[in-house]
Amino acid sequence: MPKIYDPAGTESRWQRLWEQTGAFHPDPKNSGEPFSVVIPPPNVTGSLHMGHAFNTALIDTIVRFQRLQGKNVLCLPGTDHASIAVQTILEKQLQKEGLSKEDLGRDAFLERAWAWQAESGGQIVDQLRRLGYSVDWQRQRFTLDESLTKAVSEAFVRLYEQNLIYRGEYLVNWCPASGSAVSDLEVEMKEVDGNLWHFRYPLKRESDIDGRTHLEVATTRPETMLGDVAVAVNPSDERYSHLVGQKLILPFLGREIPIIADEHVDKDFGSGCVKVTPAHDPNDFAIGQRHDLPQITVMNKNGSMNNQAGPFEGLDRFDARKAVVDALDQLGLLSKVEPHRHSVPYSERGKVPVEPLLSTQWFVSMETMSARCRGHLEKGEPRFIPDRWTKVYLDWLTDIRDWCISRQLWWGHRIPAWFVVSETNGTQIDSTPYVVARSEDEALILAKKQFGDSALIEQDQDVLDTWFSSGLWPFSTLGWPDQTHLDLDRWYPTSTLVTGFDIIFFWVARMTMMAGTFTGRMPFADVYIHGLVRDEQNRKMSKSAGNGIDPLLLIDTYGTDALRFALVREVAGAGQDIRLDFDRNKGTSATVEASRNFANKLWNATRFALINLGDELFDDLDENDKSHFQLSDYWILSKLARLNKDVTRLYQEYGLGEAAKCLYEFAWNDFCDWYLELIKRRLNPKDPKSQEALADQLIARKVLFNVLKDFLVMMHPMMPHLTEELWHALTGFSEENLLALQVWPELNEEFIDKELETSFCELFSSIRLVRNLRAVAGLKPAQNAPVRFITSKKSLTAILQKSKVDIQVLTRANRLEILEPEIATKKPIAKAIAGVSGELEVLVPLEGLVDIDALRARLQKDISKAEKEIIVLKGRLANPNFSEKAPKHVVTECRKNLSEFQAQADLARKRLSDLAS
RNA sequence: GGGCGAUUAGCUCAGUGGUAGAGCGCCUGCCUUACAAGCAGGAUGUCCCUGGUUCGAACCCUGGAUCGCCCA
Repeated sequence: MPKIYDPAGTESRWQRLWEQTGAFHPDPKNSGEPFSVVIPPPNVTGSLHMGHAFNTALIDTIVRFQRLQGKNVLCLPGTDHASIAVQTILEKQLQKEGLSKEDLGRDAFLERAWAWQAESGGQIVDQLRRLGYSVDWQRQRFTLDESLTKAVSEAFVRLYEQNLIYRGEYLVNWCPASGSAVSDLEVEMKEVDGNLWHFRYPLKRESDIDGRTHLEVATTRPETMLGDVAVAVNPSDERYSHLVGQKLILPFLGREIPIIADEHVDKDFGSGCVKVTPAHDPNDFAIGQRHDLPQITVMNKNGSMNNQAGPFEGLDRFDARKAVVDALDQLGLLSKVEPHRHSVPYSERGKVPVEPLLSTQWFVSMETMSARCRGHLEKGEPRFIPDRWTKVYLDWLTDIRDWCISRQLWWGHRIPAWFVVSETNGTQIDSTPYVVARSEDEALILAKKQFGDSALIEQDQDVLDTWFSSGLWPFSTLGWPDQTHLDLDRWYPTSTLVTGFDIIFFWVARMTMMAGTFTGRMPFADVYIHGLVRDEQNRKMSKSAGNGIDPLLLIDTYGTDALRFALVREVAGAGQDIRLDFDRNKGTSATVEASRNFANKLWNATRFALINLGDELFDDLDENDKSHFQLSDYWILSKLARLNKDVTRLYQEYGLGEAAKCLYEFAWNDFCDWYLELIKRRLNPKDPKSQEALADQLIARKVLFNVLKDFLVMMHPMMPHLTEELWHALTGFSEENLLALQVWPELNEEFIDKELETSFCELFSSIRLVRNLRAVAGLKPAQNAPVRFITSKKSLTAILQKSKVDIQVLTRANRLEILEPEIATKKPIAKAIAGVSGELEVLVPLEGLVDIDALRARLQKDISKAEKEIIVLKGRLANPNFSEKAPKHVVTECRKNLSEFQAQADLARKRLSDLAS
């Protein structure tokens, strides 16, 4: 084994072997409690970013843990087809060739789309492989697969039959860039600097009672005034209440529009008068509904003004804005322009302001579905971790609007609705009747039944929102609508969903609503919500900002396991965003580097074990071994059992960050720093002929082997490649006998020994104290020196006595005395450096030159440290309330500590005065 | 406007009503036959501010500040 772990070759080799051997391809008929997870399907257009790496690290840790627990685990991967994103890419390609998608035609366009998908769509999948994802690649799904497409039309038809899907004319978010409607969720509010334009609408009456001739309105979007159908005021606004019911004349168009009263008007904003444009603003749309106002659309779908815009027809919406303002100014109707910062809705995909536009679209009615989910939530289904996301989810379900699912795109699931075009002269218009069916044949039959044998049908041109198919993901991937599918039967509902909070609404809620409707159950028991990975400046990583940190770069530099461990370790406060440090000039990350070092530590610990164990294999520890254990064996087994207990619980409770820290601490501090050091002399006995020494060597080897073996299993979920490699090196098992498929080590709770652990803590502090004194005295590490421990504490004396040889080895003590204070006084040491810790006094006698100043400083430090504590503790005990009200054990503890510190200070003072004499 | 989260060592972050922690960085000394990606030792804190509850608050409660996110 080389001295340094090289992840690259190891990782790819195991990734290949895991896949080749079908290690993660479970049979639904296998025994074992089912455990299933579907991964959040990444976009086919995507390339691996840190969010995927983070999400994967968490899911795979959980999934691998459950597999080691003996469950029948399915982790199902896949990708989603990303309608708008793919279409945008393709249209850009076409543009370069001077073509439009209409030039190509739908079929040819889709052919190109599939070609693109075949070539580039798999990129993200290969990248996910590099994370060591233990998913079943044989069950990989794509939302446009035949079976999933079937699920989509089935779902659509059923929803339609339940009156949960309807077609209607509503104000939708129109994205002029992609030429499609988008859902509310795909709109992002952005603060922008704009203007608030104030202008006047003339009153129809020549003059008013109060001499008023105009009303002033304010708007951020002057061009929409062409679609105004009213001006609204607050009913309690005394400035205008007498004008309600009067008419205004809309400039340019001469349309008479009423002054109406509506509660939602803010009296204090602007003049208190609001122009009402129902066809171009969601709030105005609502006002329009309440007051039964007409809806006048003044724009085309490409964002230009239409024939309702009078003189402004044909202008682009932003040019029209300028033109309207100029024209109003010329008419003397522009009263004020003030800079105004406000929110503008942007299309997430198109990156342009969306246009609220009245159009006919398909909607899913949300109320019934969301109500069902709220019902499940009352029963705790699903359970959110951390819990605070429950409320976020519930609030959204409570205040939900219908979901616009049609997209004016070609790439995606075409809506399974057919227009009976024979009813409207062969064309599709809004009033054309339609039928909804699972197939064209079925649709034709339906159409003929309703409209006669001469009925001609044409399928709706539009496709469905990508999230519609994603909403079916947990069951469509398992075979639904085939209710008898073995996978569905075995693994649905799934166990846990792991995802970022940013898609609770987009995805989680849509899955629960769809699942509730089609399966009657929530699609997962737990939803583990994690935060986002932020860059070194705490900014959200995004493509547009170009601040992403490439996981593949970090993998190349440090290895997959190091990256995974770093990400998991940082997640301790679950649900919190994590910040990954990164040096952009060097391409390095200190956090990931620390994990890489940890991996190397494990590598070398195993290397050490192999050097000492050779190729020999050892049985599990049995009763017989116990009588031969040394204290340190019992101690490491206690620590190991505790680790097993804690880590099992933490893995189960999604305390992955904490689990990572426990594993790290055990491996580095307990196992490497102490246990391995303690057994070195036993592994290499001075007298290789002594039967006793050989027996002890055997025990040390056996414990070493078993502890390391068990640890590797527990470590495996987080660092799968390294542990798999080390497992095989250690056990010599064949490549088929995978660590990934082992059983979790048995918990030997009887080994947990709190007292022993405390004793070892004291032993370690004693050793540290000696080392510290040696360092203060300036002793060379290789130089031997005698050591004297003085204590009256029985338990401490016991552990020190039993560990005498170990202490000598670890402190380079050529002579070690452990004395009671009385005896020590009778055998004073003239020149020594001394230190005190707890109830232990340590002397390192020094012949020859002693640095008296260093000694004195050391003792002074001990004294002042103890005195500080004494003051605090005395003060506390002096308070009568404390001894009365505080729990007894706390008071006892406090007294004990006080006397310890006092003894400590006394000892140090005595030493100091000895020094002076 | 409503809601949520964060604020602890130089940096990144854990943390629990009872003596403030880790990793990295820093200082000192070590190539000790697993590991210099290492070993040993060391230094470092108004636990954001303010009241309150409590014998005792970094932790619980009130109010506030700053930063960030979500929704309208």
